[in-house]
Amino acid sequence: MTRYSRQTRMLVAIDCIIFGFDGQDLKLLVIKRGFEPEKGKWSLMGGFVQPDEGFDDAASRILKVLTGLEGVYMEQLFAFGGPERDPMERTISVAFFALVDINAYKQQLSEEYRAEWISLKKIPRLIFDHADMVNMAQARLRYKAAIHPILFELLPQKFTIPQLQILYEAVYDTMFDKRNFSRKVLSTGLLVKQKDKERTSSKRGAFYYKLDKRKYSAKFNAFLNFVADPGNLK
Amino acid sequence: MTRYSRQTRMLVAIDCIIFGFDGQDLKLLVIKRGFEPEKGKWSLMGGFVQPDEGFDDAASRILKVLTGLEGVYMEQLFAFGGPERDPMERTISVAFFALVDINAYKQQLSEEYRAEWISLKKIPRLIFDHADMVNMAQARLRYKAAIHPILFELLPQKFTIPQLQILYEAVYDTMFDKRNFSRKVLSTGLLVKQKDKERTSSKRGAFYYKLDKRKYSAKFNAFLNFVADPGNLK
DNA sequence: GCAAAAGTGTTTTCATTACACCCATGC
DNA sequence: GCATGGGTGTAATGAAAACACTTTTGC
Repeated sequence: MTRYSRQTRMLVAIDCIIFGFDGQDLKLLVIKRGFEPEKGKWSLMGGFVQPDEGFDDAASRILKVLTGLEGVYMEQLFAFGGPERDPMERTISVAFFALVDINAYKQQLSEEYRAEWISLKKIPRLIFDHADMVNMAQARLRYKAAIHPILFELLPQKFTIPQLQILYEAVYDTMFDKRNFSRKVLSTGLLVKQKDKERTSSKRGAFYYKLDKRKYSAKFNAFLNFVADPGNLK
Repeated sequence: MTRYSRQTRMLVAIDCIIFGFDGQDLKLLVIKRGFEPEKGKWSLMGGFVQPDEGFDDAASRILKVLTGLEGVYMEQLFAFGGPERDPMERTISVAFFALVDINAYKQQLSEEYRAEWISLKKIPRLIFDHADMVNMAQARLRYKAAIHPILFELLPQKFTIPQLQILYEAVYDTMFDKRNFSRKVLSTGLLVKQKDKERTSSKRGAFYYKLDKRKYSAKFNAFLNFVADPGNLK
């Protein structure tokens, strides 16, 4: 077979919007870009799609290179293709967003990439259209978490209900009534109470919970209305 | 500036999943592919992204070539990038789905592309991964229409509540109680009752409604819970 | 004993569901 | 006058929201 004639071929990149939660705030993992153009500027972690790779493969590879993590929650966010988005050469980018347990991210912040977790509240200027990507990822996270139980992906295996509530409050930048909140999350049946308690953040201690993995898989795509009134999202 | 060295460039295509509604069933607009490979097989309408075009531009251009329509509801669905998806040459495809008023689609089905509206219930074999695209688009449509008032895009400017109900029933392949259905859609405040009636489908006639465009724009991204229990979607 | 966070219960309000009859018209 | 589809009301149920006090324990 021949090739399609007279058509322009383009570079295809992946960029990863990697979210973490440090117990208080939502964080974004960014790097200092290591090559021109825009070398030394803050950037999302990314790379080019290789000839034998699909997008998911490429995104997983890139995430692993940066964090050492595998099997992390990741989904395709959007394909960005403005003709001028990379001044060097026409490059399209398929953006993925990932949710990682920031605690499992042991590998110290790679010297090679100069990666850092920065708070979503104070994001520095990012190269190209990466700020658009981050904004869209944040909107998608809010949208999706209102309906599906994805925020657990940001927590360690064992977590407390107050921790979970702080996470939801960080994502929606609002406060929830703790009685209604705990009733709601427990009513999903997704949580299994543990015998031990977390004791660093209070004297009394808060019981740990784990996800019921069976139910979690089963309900992952159900409409759970996790957040009753998330406001005007898109 | 130079170019990025040692990276593979790829063809970038757009494919359009175009939905219509004929008053009874959901339809998909497909064409007979006009070039090799797979010439003469059923295919989605598509084309290559040009050097000076963004994805939205390209998708609009392609939709216009096929249907003559502009200003149609269209959103990016997903980027498909499996390394083997086009046997001829590595080609990635950014899929869009569009909702068109099938009645506004006057231009007779283009001879050049041999386009046809086919029922979603009996889709023929499509080339490449186009069936995956259609399935994903249908899932997205159900997902989104459960929460946002997008199905109006499939109807003419003036429509009746029974027509609207048939549309929702087609999308979700289920039946709704007409009293609850009409109360629910009217409670959104999005509909403006007209003075005239549609008289072809019943003797008594059903009042026409139009969208309140102001409120429609304002509420487009709100969570409306248009369909209370859409079941297990993804 | 007191400060700090965890945990729990009740009432009200609102949305959703289930369900049945009358209306207008063409034939 | 009857068949066809259009249009409406009500009662019961379930989910969400508002709201305050008791418990535990380290200091």
